[in-house]
Amino acid sequence: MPELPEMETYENLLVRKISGKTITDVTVNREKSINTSVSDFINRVKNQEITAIDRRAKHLLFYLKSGDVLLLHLMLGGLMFYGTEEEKLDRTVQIQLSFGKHYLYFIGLRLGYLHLLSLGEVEQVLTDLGPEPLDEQFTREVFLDVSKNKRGRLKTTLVDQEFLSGIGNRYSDEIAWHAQIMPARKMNELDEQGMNRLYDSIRFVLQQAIKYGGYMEQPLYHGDTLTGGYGTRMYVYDREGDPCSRCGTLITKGEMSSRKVFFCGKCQF
DNA sequence: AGGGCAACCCGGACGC
DNA sequence: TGCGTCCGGGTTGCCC
Repeated sequence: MPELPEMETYENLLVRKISGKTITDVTVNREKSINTSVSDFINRVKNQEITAIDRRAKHLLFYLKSGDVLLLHLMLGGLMFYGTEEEKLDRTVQIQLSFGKHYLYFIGLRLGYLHLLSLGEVEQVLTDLGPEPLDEQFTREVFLDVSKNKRGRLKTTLVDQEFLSGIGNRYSDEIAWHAQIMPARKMNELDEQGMNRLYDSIRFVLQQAIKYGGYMEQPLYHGDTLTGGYGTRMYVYDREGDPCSRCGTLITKGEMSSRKVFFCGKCQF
């Protein structure tokens, strides 16, 4: 569920907490969440310093001093919490990393994972991802170019990680609403103005979401007031029956490619 | 190429 | 309280 802005928020907050710190202990309660044996995982992660943290699409990368990388994907329902044992949430923890008396808890990892990889392996795994929508190299010209041969629906295209990386079910709807385009519209039916609005909306919605800390409900740590601030600022997602804040028409819920889709039937075309 | 769909996975919400 | 049931949803792979 976490998308680009949620992972970006996590990254920015975690850098201040654990960057440069040493992982003093490791607990793996769910072996399926990792890609090696528990003993091997612990051997290679324990006592390693986290030298840097980076984000790519919906992934978070924890660089270890050894050269290994912990590659995190929260998939559906995954979340993190950082705090002491007393502050720990009443949730099942799949993996925890210790930093002295503080812990980084990985919660809700069902299909989500924390894989231990070499730099080369990480590159391999991430190789098919499309451009980062907020990268300065992702210019309007680049967007128009990669969209040129797209004949699919807008929503389907936006969530395609090979087209653009980091956008998921929620932000695709928010972007379509902001650009005033129907999620089911075919990309190649959009005129120049529509394409320009779409490019602007992709950047604007994601930037706003990052500014307000994304939509994760659970703060990352005790006293974290940033995380989740965008949750109340979403215009259409999970707002079926609410009035559209642009035209007052009630928001419609539908289904597309077996995923939920929300839109305003009047001011999106 | 795009659309549809099954499989993956299991905690937590919900119903009785 | 407790047990059973079902949902969610990003990603991959396969088929049409």
